[in-house]
Amino acid sequence: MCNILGTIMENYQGDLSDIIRASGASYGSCSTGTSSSEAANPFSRNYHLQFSSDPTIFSSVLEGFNSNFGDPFSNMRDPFLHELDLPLSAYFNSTSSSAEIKSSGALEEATCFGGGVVAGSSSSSNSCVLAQKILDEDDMRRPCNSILSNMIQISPNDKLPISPVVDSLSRPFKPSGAVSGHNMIDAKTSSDYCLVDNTKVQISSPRNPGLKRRKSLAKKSICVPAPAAPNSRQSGEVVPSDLWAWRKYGQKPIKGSPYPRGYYRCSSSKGCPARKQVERSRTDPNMLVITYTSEHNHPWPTHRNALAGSSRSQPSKNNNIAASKNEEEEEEESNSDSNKVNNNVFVREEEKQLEMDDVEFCDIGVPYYRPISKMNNYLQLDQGLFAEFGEIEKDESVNLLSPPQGFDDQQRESNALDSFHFFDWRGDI
DNA sequence: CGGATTTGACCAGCGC
DNA sequence: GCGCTGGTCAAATCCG
Repeated sequence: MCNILGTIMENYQGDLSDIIRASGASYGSCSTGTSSSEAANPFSRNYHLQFSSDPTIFSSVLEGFNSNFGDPFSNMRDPFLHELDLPLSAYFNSTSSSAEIKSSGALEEATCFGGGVVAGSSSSSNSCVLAQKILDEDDMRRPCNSILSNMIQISPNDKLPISPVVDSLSRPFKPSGAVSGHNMIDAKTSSDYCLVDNTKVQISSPRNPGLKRRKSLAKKSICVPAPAAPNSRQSGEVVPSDLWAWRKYGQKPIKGSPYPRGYYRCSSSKGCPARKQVERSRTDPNMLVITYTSEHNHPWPTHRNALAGSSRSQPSKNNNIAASKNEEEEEEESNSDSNKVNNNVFVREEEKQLEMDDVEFCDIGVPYYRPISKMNNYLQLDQGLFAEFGEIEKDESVNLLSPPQGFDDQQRESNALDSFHFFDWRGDI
């Protein structure tokens, strides 16, 4: 597993941020089929990145895959690599979907990509990573050596492992090494399927392709497990925490969805154009779709609550994830079995126009979320993987963690050193 | 009291 | 042009 990432990162030459698209699938492995369509579109790649852990944490983590939109990872040297030095056993999976192909500009609808699954995990971890990536035209011009694509290339097997996350609930997920996405899905069914616990799940195709509103702002969206309902006053969603402070400025019912969409703007800095929208997936209420619009025009706050921007949408008192540290520690001490924790987050970026219908990317309909609030869960993860990350990160060619605009070296370093802040481990999210 | 949330009103883009 | 819908504004309200 470690080697997988190493290879991936090593060869990665593109900017992951420009294509990572979040996608959601729920629990477990969503693998996708590639097969014939991939052959037709050799440059197409679709990845799911899924972290199994606290959604509030991983939303941030996953956002980090975006170099813009103020995502933590993008703004710093890899916190996982240097700061956390976290071991992570991950489950990498590729998935296919055509839903966002159009906006990528490189693919045609219904093409499929993805191609593999790399699964790995220590017995103690349930971390699960699924990354979805759709290469854009630039990618096609680049050596197609993205991190994730390489991951995917590593696996030669044809079998989809049992959904690691789900399965891990009952037993440790043993790394199967690598599993190819090929043939995971019946090629005849075309591309848009995922396997979830051996259940084939169709991934939706794009809808409402003509829908365009306002100007074509770049958007990125992620799917995260929806945290438990919060306090009484709050009618909106419990938005998984990320590094930034968000202030809700509106909420609207969305046609076709029983769930309202919340509108948030960055409150970390005045004049910051960053926005995000949060809504539940229409087909999987357990998933939240968070769409980021515009970029932050400032570095992330060194101290998350400096501007008191932490919204009430993530009240620590109600956030089971942000439970008191002591409580967590105690629990951790008493039970170090991280297998009980499983959370998945899916990331999707849309470079141009996000069609919210694409939310269905997230829909796999398998229970996936268990509250976890343990930093230690990371620490218990496979060390090898992160060790690899560490090595990878040194590679200047890797753009994944490139700092955002306006970041100087000092700032970057500072954030790196402070990278843990966005996890808000103390629970004051 | 400062800041966040709620919520109805208003505005703008799009399709018919 | 009109209606629909999504996005934003801002006053009222709530909360720490």
